[in-house]
Amino acid sequence: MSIIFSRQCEYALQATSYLALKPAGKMTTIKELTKKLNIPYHFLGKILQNLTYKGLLNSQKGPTGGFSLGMPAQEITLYHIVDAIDGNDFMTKCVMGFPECTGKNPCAVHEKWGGLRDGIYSMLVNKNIAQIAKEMKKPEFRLLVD
Amino acid sequence: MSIIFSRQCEYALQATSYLALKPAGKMTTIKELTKKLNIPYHFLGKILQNLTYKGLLNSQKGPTGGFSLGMPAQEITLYHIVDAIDGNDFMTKCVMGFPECTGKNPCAVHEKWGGLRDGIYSMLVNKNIAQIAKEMKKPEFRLLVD
DNA sequence: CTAATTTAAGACAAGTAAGTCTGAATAAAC
DNA sequence: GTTTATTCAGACTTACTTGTCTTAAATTAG
Repeated sequence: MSIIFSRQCEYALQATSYLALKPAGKMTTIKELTKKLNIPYHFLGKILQNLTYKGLLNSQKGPTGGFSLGMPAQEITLYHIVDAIDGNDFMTKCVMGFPECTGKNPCAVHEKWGGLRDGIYSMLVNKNIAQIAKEMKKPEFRLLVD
Repeated sequence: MSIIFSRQCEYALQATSYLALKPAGKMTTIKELTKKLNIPYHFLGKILQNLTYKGLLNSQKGPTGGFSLGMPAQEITLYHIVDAIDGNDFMTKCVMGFPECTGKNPCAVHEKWGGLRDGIYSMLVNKNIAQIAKEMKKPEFRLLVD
């Protein structure tokens, strides 16, 4: 049972963050990503393909090929990734699953959840992967880059 | 793709809330719940069985049988239900899925997510299903109880 | 005791997410 | 042009979640 985001989405967040550690335009192979992040090879391939299709990444085939960020790391927020993979259902649906729950017909935790949900949203929107990468370089969080 | 809680868990929250609308000890059949809440009959049966096994509900077989709350509605919080069905993974796991992310080795959103997660936790713990039922009776949220 | 009604239990089916495998397309290097 | 390394694409498998069906067990009412 995954927590709030799908496994795919978690992998996507991790992989893009890792790419943000590299100089802009530098190509990184699936092999390297898969090894450093412990993500199944072909599964990650599909995820990156998807992100490439959505414009968040660039890809190049052949030797020296791989993936790089499709725009400056400062411009890619966590929300971009989450939205591309999982969509924004969590922003609109009732947390208790009541189909009849809306703003005009709110369930008992509608307001409370609304605040928390907005908090999650702003966390995702206000955090870009350049910041993430910077934090990842700190000795507190060791995810070795070669 | 369900939002934060599993479908089962959403059903459990809805069903227990509905039971809290009834006088304490009053038995309600799966048939009634399934009809009012639009939840698949046998699937709901299994969920209620599980909640009964965990002590949150009472059950009785035979005519006049059904389910009722296993303790006073004021004492059953949303967290009791969520924990019984989905467990508490969302309280402990990294939101980005980093296995190496811990308090000592925090990912870039560890702190921020920690605050939000605690907000969700306190929403769940501070809301009991008597309160939920009370809100559900308001005309704003119409879920007819004959 | 019998009939009717309900939960209990388990096998099964369908749907979705996760992961694997193989071969094609592309591009670099020699 | 051949070789090699890589992404691209699709079929396939596996695992998990959700939903269905059938029968057994329990309990009430007559």
